[in-house]
Amino acid sequence: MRNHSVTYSPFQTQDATFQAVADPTRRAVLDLLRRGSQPAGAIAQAFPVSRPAISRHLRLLRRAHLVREHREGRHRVYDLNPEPLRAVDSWLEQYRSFWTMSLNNLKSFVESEYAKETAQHSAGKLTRKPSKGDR
Amino acid sequence: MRNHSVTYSPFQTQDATFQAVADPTRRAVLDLLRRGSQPAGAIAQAFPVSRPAISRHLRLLRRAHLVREHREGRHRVYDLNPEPLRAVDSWLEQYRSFWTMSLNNLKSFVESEYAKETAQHSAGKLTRKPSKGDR
DNA sequence: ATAATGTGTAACCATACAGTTACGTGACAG
DNA sequence: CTGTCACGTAACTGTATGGTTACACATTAT
Repeated sequence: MRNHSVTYSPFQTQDATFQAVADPTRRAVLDLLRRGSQPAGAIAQAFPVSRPAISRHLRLLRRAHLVREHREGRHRVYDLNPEPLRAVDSWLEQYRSFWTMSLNNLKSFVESEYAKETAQHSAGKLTRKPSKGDR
Repeated sequence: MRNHSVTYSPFQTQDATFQAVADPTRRAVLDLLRRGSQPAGAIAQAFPVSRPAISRHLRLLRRAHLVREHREGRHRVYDLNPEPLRAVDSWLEQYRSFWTMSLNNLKSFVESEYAKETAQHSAGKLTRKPSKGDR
């Protein structure tokens, strides 16, 4: 658990990465660090939330190995480590082929599903709008 | 205090997608649907949690527009809609350049940062090793 | 009509999490 | 030594979330 060497086990890491990236503030922190390393205080000033809140976001990002921290005097400088994002990328990789399917294919697919559905209720009993549980 | 410097992109869909995908069970549901549409019951059987739990995951995925549902008799067939994942992909896009930087580039980059740092205080009081403040 | 099937929802519980304020601590300045 | 700065952390709060069981409802089967 306390292992902070280079070998992260891929399973735990993927979960941690997805979870870390799920929060919009943390994504924004990463986006900020993409422009260069910054001390914690400077990062916090960029956000409308309190400094301790950012500190905790940073801790989570640290544990997900998405940022690294080192001390410079009394500053704690954070820099980006995008490596774990590869896990997200590789997961996404499997879906890229789907959305490179042309929109026409997708459209005709949806329409055929719709036709299948409407074909079922010529008596008009099943005439519910499909987006009912959508809210 | 409440300085709002960084442009928060309040892209609703992006947030919803990231959040939906944050949960490993929901990712697994998507992975399952990648092989083809399935009714809710069949999806639930593939997981160790109860059927209502899956039903709620499906609702969340529905609201994130990552799956679509249509009725077939008394079945509710779910099929994958990977479109929203493009938002994740495009966010990730900005980071790809980082990990395609060779390790040598990264190393030299880090070292130049280090040099910049040490240049600031010729007294050399702050020579801390990085990667210590992990957890 | 009645039963069985497939599924979503409600109610409830435990836990996680984001945010806050208050405080502790190491590093520098005087 | 003392104060101040830059942090992290503790304690607390409200809310979201994931899980469970019990139930409602529509669709087929008998």
